Amino acid sequence: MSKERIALTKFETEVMGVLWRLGEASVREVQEAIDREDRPAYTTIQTIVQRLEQKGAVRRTRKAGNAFFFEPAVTRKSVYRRLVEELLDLVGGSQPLVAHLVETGKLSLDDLKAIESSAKAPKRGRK
Amino acid sequence: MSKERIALTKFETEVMGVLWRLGEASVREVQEAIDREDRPAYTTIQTIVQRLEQKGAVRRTRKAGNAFFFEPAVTRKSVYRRLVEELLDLVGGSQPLVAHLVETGKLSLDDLKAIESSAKAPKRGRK
DNA sequence: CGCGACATACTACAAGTGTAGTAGCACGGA
DNA sequence: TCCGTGCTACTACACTTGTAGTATGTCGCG
Repeated sequence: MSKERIALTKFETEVMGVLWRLGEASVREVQEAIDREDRPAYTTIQTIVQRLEQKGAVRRTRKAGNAFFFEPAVTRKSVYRRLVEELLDLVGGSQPLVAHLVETGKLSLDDLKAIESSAKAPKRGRK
Repeated sequence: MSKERIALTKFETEVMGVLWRLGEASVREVQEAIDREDRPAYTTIQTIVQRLEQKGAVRRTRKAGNAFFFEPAVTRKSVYRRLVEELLDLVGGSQPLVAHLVETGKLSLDDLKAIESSAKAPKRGRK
Protein backbone atom coordinates (compact mmCIF):
# COMPACT_ATOMS: atom_id res chain seq x y z
CA MET A 1 0.00 0.00 0.00
CA SER A 2 0.78 3.64 -0.06
CA LYS A 3 1.93 4.55 -3.55
CA GLU A 4 2.72 7.65 -1.60
CA ARG A 5 1.39 11.00 -2.65
CA ILE A 6 3.59 12.45 0.06
CA ALA A 7 5.62 15.58 -0.53
CA LEU A 8 8.49 16.19 1.83
CA THR A 9 10.45 19.34 2.39
CA LYS A 10 14.19 19.55 2.30
CA PHE A 11 14.57 19.27 6.02
CA GLU A 12 12.01 16.52 6.33
CA THR A 13 13.90 14.60 3.70
CA GLU A 14 17.09 15.04 5.64
CA VAL A 15 15.47 13.58 8.72
CA MET A 16 14.14 10.71 6.66
CA GLY A 17 17.68 10.15 5.52
CA VAL A 18 18.69 9.51 9.10
CA LEU A 19 15.78 7.17 9.64
CA TRP A 20 16.56 5.21 6.52
CA ARG A 21 20.12 4.87 7.66
CA LEU A 22 19.36 3.86 11.21
CA GLY A 23 16.23 1.92 10.50
CA GLU A 24 14.68 3.17 13.69
CA ALA A 25 15.48 6.03 16.02
CA SER A 26 14.25 8.30 18.77
CA VAL A 27 14.04 12.03 18.29
CA ARG A 28 17.15 12.39 20.37
CA GLU A 29 19.03 9.96 18.17
CA VAL A 30 17.93 11.75 15.06
CA GLN A 31 19.15 15.02 16.42
CA GLU A 32 22.49 13.57 17.32
CA ALA A 33 22.81 11.95 13.93
CA ILE A 34 22.36 15.22 12.13
CA ASP A 35 25.81 16.41 11.40
CA ARG A 36 25.80 20.16 10.92
CA GLU A 37 27.59 23.14 12.28
CA ASP A 38 24.38 24.73 13.37
CA ARG A 39 22.46 21.78 14.69
CA PRO A 40 18.77 22.39 15.16
CA ALA A 41 17.23 22.33 18.61
CA TYR A 42 15.79 19.15 19.95
CA THR A 43 12.26 20.47 19.73
CA THR A 44 12.83 21.46 16.13
CA ILE A 45 13.59 17.89 15.22
CA GLN A 46 10.63 16.87 17.26
CA THR A 47 8.36 19.10 15.22
CA ILE A 48 9.71 17.71 11.99
CA VAL A 49 9.21 14.16 13.14
CA GLN A 50 5.69 15.00 14.18
CA ARG A 51 4.95 16.46 10.77
CA LEU A 52 6.43 13.41 9.15
CA GLU A 53 4.16 11.30 11.28
CA GLN A 54 1.12 13.32 10.25
CA LYS A 55 2.10 12.97 6.63
CA GLY A 56 2.41 9.26 7.14
CA ALA A 57 6.09 9.15 6.30
CA VAL A 58 7.13 7.65 9.62
CA ARG A 59 5.40 5.61 12.26
CA ARG A 60 5.99 4.97 15.94
CA THR A 61 7.42 1.62 16.79
CA ARG A 62 8.04 1.29 20.47
CA LYS A 63 8.56 3.30 23.58
CA ALA A 64 11.73 3.06 25.62
CA GLY A 65 11.77 4.95 28.85
CA ASN A 66 9.51 7.83 28.09
CA ALA A 67 10.74 8.26 24.55
CA PHE A 68 9.16 7.03 21.34
CA PHE A 69 11.00 5.39 18.51
CA PHE A 70 10.18 5.96 14.88
CA GLU A 71 10.79 4.13 11.66
CA PRO A 72 10.27 5.09 8.02
CA ALA A 73 6.86 4.32 6.58
CA VAL A 74 7.83 5.23 3.03
CA THR A 75 10.72 3.94 1.01
CA ARG A 76 13.74 5.96 0.15
CA LYS A 77 13.19 5.15 -3.46
CA SER A 78 9.69 6.55 -3.60
CA VAL A 79 10.83 9.79 -2.05
CA TYR A 80 13.80 10.08 -4.34
CA ARG A 81 11.54 9.47 -7.25
CA ARG A 82 9.50 12.53 -6.45
CA LEU A 83 12.55 14.69 -5.92
CA VAL A 84 14.11 13.56 -9.13
CA GLU A 85 10.93 13.94 -11.11
CA GLU A 86 10.57 17.46 -9.92
CA LEU A 87 14.09 18.29 -10.95
CA LEU A 88 13.67 16.61 -14.29
CA ASP A 89 10.60 18.69 -15.01
CA LEU A 90 12.61 21.77 -14.26
CA VAL A 91 15.65 20.94 -16.33
CA GLY A 92 13.86 19.14 -19.09
CA GLY A 93 14.74 15.49 -18.79
CA SER A 94 17.42 13.22 -17.47
CA GLN A 95 19.64 13.43 -20.49
CA PRO A 96 20.25 17.15 -19.96
CA LEU A 97 20.66 16.53 -16.27
CA VAL A 98 23.37 13.94 -16.63
CA ALA A 99 25.02 15.97 -19.32
CA HIS A 100 25.11 18.84 -16.87
CA LEU A 101 26.65 16.61 -14.22
CA VAL A 102 29.37 15.53 -16.60
CA GLU A 103 30.01 19.03 -17.89
CA THR A 104 30.36 20.46 -14.45
CA GLY A 105 32.64 17.65 -13.41
CA LYS A 106 30.26 16.23 -10.86
CA LEU A 107 30.33 12.94 -12.65
CA SER A 108 33.23 11.40 -14.50
CA LEU A 109 33.13 9.21 -17.54
CA ASP A 110 34.47 6.44 -15.36
CA ASP A 111 31.47 6.87 -13.11
CA LEU A 112 29.23 6.44 -16.11
CA LYS A 113 31.01 3.29 -17.11
CA ALA A 114 30.72 1.93 -13.61
CA ILE A 115 27.02 2.58 -13.62
CA GLU A 116 26.63 0.98 -17.01
CA SER A 117 28.23 -2.22 -15.95
CA SER A 118 26.40 -2.51 -12.68
CA ALA A 119 23.20 -1.88 -14.60
CA LYS A 120 23.98 -4.51 -17.17
CA ALA A 121 24.88 -6.99 -14.46
CA PRO A 122 21.75 -8.71 -13.07
CA LYS A 123 21.72 -6.15 -10.32
CA ARG A 124 21.50 -8.36 -7.32
CA GLY A 125 19.44 -7.16 -4.46
CA ARG A 126 16.10 -6.02 -3.12
CA LYS A 127 13.62 -5.55 -5.85
CA MET B 1 29.88 39.31 -12.67
CA SER B 2 27.32 37.84 -10.36
CA LYS B 3 28.51 34.45 -9.21
CA GLU B 4 24.91 34.43 -8.17
CA ARG B 5 23.91 33.62 -4.63
CA ILE B 6 20.35 33.65 -5.88
CA ALA B 7 17.88 31.03 -4.76
CA LEU B 8 14.85 30.55 -6.96
CA THR B 9 11.64 28.74 -6.17
CA LYS B 10 10.12 26.11 -8.37
CA PHE B 11 7.75 28.46 -10.07
CA GLU B 12 10.34 31.18 -10.46
CA THR B 13 12.59 28.64 -12.11
CA GLU B 14 9.82 27.69 -14.48
CA VAL B 15 9.43 31.31 -15.52
CA MET B 16 13.17 31.58 -15.98
CA GLY B 17 12.90 28.58 -18.24
CA VAL B 18 10.63 30.52 -20.52
CA LEU B 19 12.94 33.51 -20.49
CA TRP B 20 15.96 31.38 -21.31
CA ARG B 21 14.07 29.88 -24.19
CA LEU B 22 12.74 33.10 -25.60
CA GLY B 23 15.69 35.26 -24.74
CA GLU B 24 13.41 38.15 -23.95
CA ALA B 25 9.71 38.41 -23.26
CA SER B 26 6.93 40.47 -21.81
CA VAL B 27 4.84 39.25 -18.91
CA ARG B 28 2.06 38.46 -21.33
CA GLU B 29 4.36 36.39 -23.48
CA VAL B 30 5.61 34.49 -20.49
CA GLN B 31 2.11 33.68 -19.44
CA GLU B 32 1.18 32.46 -22.87
CA ALA B 33 4.33 30.38 -23.05
CA ILE B 34 3.49 28.55 -19.88
CA ASP B 35 1.85 25.38 -20.96
CA ARG B 36 -0.31 24.02 -18.18
CA GLU B 37 -3.83 22.89 -17.66
CA ASP B 38 -4.35 25.37 -14.91
CA ARG B 39 -2.52 28.36 -16.23
CA PRO B 40 -1.80 31.02 -13.61
CA ALA B 41 -3.40 34.44 -13.86
CA TYR B 42 -1.60 37.21 -15.63
CA THR B 43 -0.99 39.07 -12.41
CA THR B 44 0.45 35.96 -10.86
CA ILE B 45 3.10 35.81 -13.52
CA GLN B 46 3.61 39.49 -13.06
CA THR B 47 4.30 39.01 -9.38
CA ILE B 48 6.80 36.27 -10.09
CA VAL B 49 8.60 38.38 -12.65
CA GLN B 50 8.73 41.24 -10.19
CA ARG B 51 10.24 39.00 -7.56
CA LEU B 52 12.74 37.72 -10.07
CA GLU B 53 13.65 41.29 -10.82
CA GLN B 54 14.13 42.08 -7.14
CA LYS B 55 16.31 39.03 -6.80
CA GLY B 56 18.34 40.19 -9.74
CA ALA B 57 17.52 37.17 -11.86
CA VAL B 58 15.99 39.17 -14.68
CA ARG B 59 16.30 42.71 -15.93
CA ARG B 60 14.14 45.01 -17.98
CA THR B 61 15.28 45.57 -21.50
CA ARG B 62 12.85 47.78 -23.36
CA LYS B 63 9.33 49.01 -23.36
CA ALA B 64 6.96 48.36 -26.21
CA GLY B 65 3.59 50.01 -26.01
CA ASN B 66 3.06 50.21 -22.30
CA ALA B 67 4.57 46.82 -21.57
CA PHE B 68 8.05 46.03 -20.36
CA PHE B 69 10.25 43.30 -21.72
CA PHE B 70 12.53 41.21 -19.58
CA GLU B 71 15.58 39.11 -20.15
CA PRO B 72 17.49 36.69 -17.92
CA ALA B 73 20.23 38.20 -15.81
CA VAL B 74 21.54 34.86 -14.60
CA THR B 75 22.60 31.88 -16.63
CA ARG B 76 20.66 28.71 -16.86
CA LYS B 77 23.71 26.80 -15.86
CA SER B 78 24.23 28.67 -12.62
CA VAL B 79 20.65 28.06 -11.61
CA TYR B 80 20.77 24.41 -12.53
CA ARG B 81 23.93 24.08 -10.54
CA ARG B 82 22.15 25.13 -7.38
CA LEU B 83 19.21 22.86 -8.00
CA VAL B 84 21.41 19.92 -8.71
CA GLU B 85 23.65 20.55 -5.76
CA GLU B 86 20.69 20.62 -3.48
CA LEU B 87 19.42 17.35 -4.83
CA LEU B 88 22.84 15.78 -4.63
CA ASP B 89 23.10 16.72 -0.98
CA LEU B 90 19.81 15.02 -0.37
CA VAL B 91 20.48 11.81 -2.24
CA GLY B 92 24.16 11.60 -1.43
CA GLY B 93 26.04 12.25 -4.63
CA SER B 94 25.68 12.05 -8.37
CA GLN B 95 26.61 8.41 -8.65
CA PRO B 96 23.58 7.32 -6.62
CA LEU B 97 21.46 9.78 -8.53
CA VAL B 98 22.35 8.48 -11.96
CA ALA B 99 22.09 4.93 -10.72
CA HIS B 100 18.59 5.77 -9.59
CA LEU B 101 17.77 7.21 -13.01
CA VAL B 102 18.95 4.07 -14.72
CA GLU B 103 17.22 1.77 -12.26
CA THR B 104 13.93 3.51 -12.63
CA GLY B 105 14.25 3.51 -16.37
CA LYS B 106 14.46 7.27 -16.68
CA LEU B 107 17.77 6.91 -18.41
CA SER B 108 18.85 4.15 -20.74
CA LEU B 109 22.30 2.75 -21.20
CA ASP B 110 22.20 4.16 -24.69
CA ASP B 111 21.63 7.57 -23.21
CA LEU B 112 24.70 7.10 -21.08
CA LYS B 113 26.75 6.14 -24.09
CA ALA B 114 25.51 9.16 -25.99
CA ILE B 115 26.51 11.40 -23.15
CA GLU B 116 29.89 9.78 -22.91
CA SER B 117 30.72 10.37 -26.51
CA SER B 118 29.46 13.93 -26.60
CA ALA B 119 31.51 14.57 -23.49
CA LYS B 120 34.61 13.09 -24.99
CA ALA B 121 34.08 15.08 -28.17
CA PRO B 122 35.13 18.74 -27.79
CA LYS B 123 31.51 19.61 -27.14
CA ARG B 124 30.79 22.14 -29.82
CA GLY B 125 28.32 24.83 -29.04
CA ARG B 126 27.44 27.82 -26.98
CA LYS B 127 29.84 28.12 -24.15
C1' DC C 1 7.54 7.29 47.38
C1' DG C 2 9.22 11.61 45.81
C1' DC C 3 12.06 14.23 42.71
C1' DG C 4 14.53 15.46 38.94
C1' DA C 5 15.56 14.87 34.13
C1' DC C 6 14.07 14.24 29.91
C1' DA C 7 10.18 13.43 26.63
C1' DT C 8 5.97 14.82 24.66
C1' DA C 9 2.14 17.80 23.09
C1' DC C 10 0.91 22.17 22.02
C1' DT C 11 1.62 26.88 20.65
C1' DA C 12 3.97 30.56 18.22
C1' DC C 13 5.84 33.05 14.70
C1' DA C 14 8.45 35.21 10.92
C1' DA C 15 9.83 34.49 6.25
C1' DG C 16 8.85 32.51 1.96
C1' DT C 17 5.62 31.01 -1.73
C1' DG C 18 1.73 30.64 -4.83
C1' DT C 19 -2.05 33.02 -6.07
C1' DA C 20 -4.67 36.93 -7.38
C1' DG C 21 -7.45 41.45 -6.90
C1' DT C 22 -7.58 46.52 -7.40
C1' DA C 23 -6.45 51.24 -8.50
C1' DG C 24 -4.68 54.06 -11.59
C1' DC C 25 -1.72 55.45 -15.53
C1' DA C 26 -0.39 55.59 -20.33
C1' DC C 27 -0.47 54.31 -25.25
C1' DG C 28 -2.59 54.28 -29.49
C1' DG C 29 -6.78 54.39 -32.33
C1' DA C 30 -10.77 57.18 -33.70
C1' DT D 1 -7.95 65.19 -27.99
C1' DC D 2 -10.48 61.68 -25.58
C1' DC D 3 -11.38 56.99 -24.38
C1' DG D 4 -10.87 52.45 -23.65
C1' DT D 5 -7.91 48.57 -22.98
C1' DG D 6 -4.11 46.73 -21.21
C1' DC D 7 -0.17 47.18 -18.30
C1' DT D 8 2.06 48.33 -14.04
C1' DA D 9 2.43 48.99 -9.00
C1' DC D 10 0.67 47.85 -4.83
C1' DT D 11 -1.81 45.13 -1.59
C1' DA D 12 -3.62 40.89 0.28
C1' DC D 13 -3.81 36.45 2.04
C1' DA D 14 -3.62 31.64 3.24
C1' DC D 15 -0.44 27.95 3.55
C1' DT D 16 4.11 26.07 4.21
C1' DT D 17 8.50 25.76 6.33
C1' DG D 18 12.13 26.30 9.62
C1' DT D 19 12.75 27.32 14.10
C1' DA D 20 11.89 27.04 18.89
C1' DG D 21 9.53 27.92 23.62
C1' DT D 22 6.42 26.32 27.29
C1' DA D 23 3.62 23.47 30.00
C1' DT D 24 2.96 19.22 31.53
C1' DG D 25 3.60 14.28 31.95
C1' DT D 26 6.23 10.20 33.22
C1' DC D 27 10.20 6.96 34.13
C1' DG D 28 13.52 5.45 37.02
C1' DC D 29 16.88 6.41 40.72
C1' DG D 30 17.70 6.96 45.45
